[in-house]
Amino acid sequence: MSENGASPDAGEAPASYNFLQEIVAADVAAGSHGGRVVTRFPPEPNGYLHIGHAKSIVLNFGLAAMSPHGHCNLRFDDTNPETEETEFVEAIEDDVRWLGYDWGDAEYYASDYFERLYAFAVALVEKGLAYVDSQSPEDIRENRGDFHRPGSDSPYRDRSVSENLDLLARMRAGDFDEGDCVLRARIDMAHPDVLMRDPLIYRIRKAPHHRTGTAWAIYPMYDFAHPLSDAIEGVTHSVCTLEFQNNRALYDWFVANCEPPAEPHQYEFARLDLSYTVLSKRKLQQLVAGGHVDGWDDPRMPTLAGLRRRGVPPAAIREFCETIGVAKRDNLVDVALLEHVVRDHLNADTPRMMAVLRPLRVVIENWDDGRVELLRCPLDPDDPDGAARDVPLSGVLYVERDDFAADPPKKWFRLAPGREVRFRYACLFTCTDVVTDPGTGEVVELRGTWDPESLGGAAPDGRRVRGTLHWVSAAHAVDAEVRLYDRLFTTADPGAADDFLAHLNPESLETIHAAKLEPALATTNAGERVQFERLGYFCADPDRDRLDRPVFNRTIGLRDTWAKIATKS
RNA sequence: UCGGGGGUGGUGUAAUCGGCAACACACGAGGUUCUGGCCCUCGCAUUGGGGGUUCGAGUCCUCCCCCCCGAGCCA
Repeated sequence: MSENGASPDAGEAPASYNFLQEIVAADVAAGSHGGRVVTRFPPEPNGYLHIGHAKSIVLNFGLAAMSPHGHCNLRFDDTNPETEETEFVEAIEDDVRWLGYDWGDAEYYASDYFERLYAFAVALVEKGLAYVDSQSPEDIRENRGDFHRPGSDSPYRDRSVSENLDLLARMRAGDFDEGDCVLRARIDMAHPDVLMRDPLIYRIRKAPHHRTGTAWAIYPMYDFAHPLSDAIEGVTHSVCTLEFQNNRALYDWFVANCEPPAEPHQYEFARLDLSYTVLSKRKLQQLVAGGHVDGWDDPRMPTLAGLRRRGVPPAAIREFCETIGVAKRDNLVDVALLEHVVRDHLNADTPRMMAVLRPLRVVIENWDDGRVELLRCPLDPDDPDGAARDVPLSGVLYVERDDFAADPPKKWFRLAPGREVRFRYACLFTCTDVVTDPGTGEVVELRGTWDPESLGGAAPDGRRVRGTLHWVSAAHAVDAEVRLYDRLFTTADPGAADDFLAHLNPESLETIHAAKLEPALATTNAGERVQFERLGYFCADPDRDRLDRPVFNRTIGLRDTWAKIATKS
């Protein structure tokens, strides 16, 4: 990590700059702001961070890293005491750190600036640029006009400076009730941009604040607090999402008229939208509150906490954010891209082991009674002489039910009556008998013979065996719970639907209670990642302590070409 | 309808004085293989529409169309 705490992946030269990198590069080259770049990531502590926030984090820390002495601040935008909680600031800190970023000492809170912000407001009043409005909320709305009609001046718009000063002081002192009055900027009630029609600066809130407690009875509005907080921190490039474009004129107005110590500028980019999920804080909140998921860190959630528990490596999220780019047009990124990047990272450095999810018993009839072979199996098949673990092989195994077909389709390479397959790293086996339950007709056991010449898995005569199956020795198997996750929604853009909850995928979670693991998997710690060969990537869940048995979450399945072939025919 | 901002393949980005539309994902075809994984090869868009300038336009001009954001004492 560099001194400015930015960009853990710095090093690779980007093929091309995005439009914000262009701007920053030009500013650095021109020596603007003394060649310094200061950005900030400004979450409101009223919910958990999701992958859309990751895009912003990667962007902001990355831009700061373009200058040798650049820095990205973490600033909590906590100006609304009614929705913000300490629990969320802690979760946000954890998530940013986990993602791989270090903001150093630069952890700030808008609430730390309340006194200075108040002073800016007083100065505005003294300049005749702000006034206390005593209209009711309804009248304020009514008199704001609309897109076609200009607003009309408040009857209180021309109060004297001294009266405004007095009223503002009394607002702060708590002399008024919520809704009695507000402080407003005196701009232009006929402005074509409705946000400029005398916007609110302060409103009265009697709710306790998570940091300032009951010290304040008034709280600054975002449009006032944000640009001035940026200025106080010396932020040079204030990067936000597109919906704030409308607010930029106001941002500039406050910077120009409050004369803060620095002159930050706001730039907007398109927020991330991801297919088959929702990324709005409100909707995520609904999923949690409605019990549709198991909490903010449910592995199906697009939250950073959820992705972490799912087993997604932070480096994969960073790479995903770099890959999707930054632009100004609305977008809906295919979740398949995220899945690809995740697989790519996992494939590179995840050990391989074997587990059987839906066990089917296999008896090797010509196996010597009681014989157990300890097979040395590599953790990385591309490095057969590298790290390995011992896997016991005996005469009774479990294989995947899906790997047997009584009546195999075309191109079937797996088990079927009379077919020979390879048990990975173990031996060649031919199925000779199928035992079925006389009552249900269900296949309960396979019987057959192995080729003793093939111990280790190689064909003694070089004969071709197309199918290689994973397996677990029945006597040595460890029982485990395995959770298979799928997309949370069945439609690509659930957020656009009238009722997004109607598109929830009823099969987004399948719990397998009695999966069979090879012994080496018994002792994995929470957070450890492993590939179950031929199945996918899994991550040990902390629930193992509570359930007193291994619990694995499927991060993502392997690409399954056979499933496609099978679907087509 | 007023103000602000956008339209390049199925998806997301790129094309830095106007000079062969590039990369990744997805999809399709094939190869390789002790994971039907990984890997390799090949295929897949004339840039929202019409006019104009130019030897040459995704890039410039012009008219039109479509999409997003804005009327919280939320951020």
